[in-house]
Amino acid sequence: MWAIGVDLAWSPRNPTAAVVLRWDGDHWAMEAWAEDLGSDAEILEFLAPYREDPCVIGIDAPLIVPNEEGSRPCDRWIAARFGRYHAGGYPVNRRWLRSFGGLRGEALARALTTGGFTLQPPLTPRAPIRAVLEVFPHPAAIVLFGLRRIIRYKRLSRGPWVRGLRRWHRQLLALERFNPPLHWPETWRSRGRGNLTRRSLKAWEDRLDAAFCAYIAGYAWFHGPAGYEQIGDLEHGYVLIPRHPV
DNA sequence: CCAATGCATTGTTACCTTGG
DNA sequence: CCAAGGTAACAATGCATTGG
Repeated sequence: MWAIGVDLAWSPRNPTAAVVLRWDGDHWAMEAWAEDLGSDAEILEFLAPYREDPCVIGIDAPLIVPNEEGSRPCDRWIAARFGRYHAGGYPVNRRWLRSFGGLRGEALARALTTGGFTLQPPLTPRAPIRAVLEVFPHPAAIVLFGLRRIIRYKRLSRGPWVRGLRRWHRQLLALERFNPPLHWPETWRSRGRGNLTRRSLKAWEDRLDAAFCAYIAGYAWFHGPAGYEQIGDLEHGYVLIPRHPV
């Protein structure tokens, strides 16, 4: 079983990151990653070795956007529930997304469903499914880590950015002790030091986000419906948020 | 109580600084 | 001097908080 996370850029001109986790019987292990994917074709090529196998893919991008303008119900619900943690999302609609050159999430999801994937979140724990899910890291972090407020680590000025990323990194390392555990490779454990250019900070951020998306997808697969909450539906758009199984 | 502000999201654009 | 890299401001929408 594979669990894959994709931190999808809105435009193919900006880099997309992806992380592949392998199920090793009692934990997830890092199999592969990329942080500079461009076009949809490039992303699908990176996924090619895995997407014929049982596989759950978590994508940080709107996959189902039926509304031409305004916002999706699930985005409003997310904002209502997680707004006080500052984890409200950015409301999306087709017109707005199109202005950036296309509905990428939808296109990617369609390519995958054409290849046999479903958008339906896992109904049974640890069943060998092939599913692609919309995930949203910030609310997921609030729930999984019990935060009172999101960790800000995106697009800040340099100092706060580095601090935020280090904190986010340290937080994610704790997944090692979660159920199921995520085993980090040694190269992922070292905290950013030395020549942290804007480019390398962005790459680090994208990598961490993709890894978290992969874990969220793998978490939903492992626990089944007890381990996630589906906000919204397949018709109007939904977001999958993990929850602690009771 | 209502209006204004702030914050969440990403990409583009204009402008500034730095390096070679 | 030009290229490249960095930064600030803007765009659209909704919720939470704050001020009057």
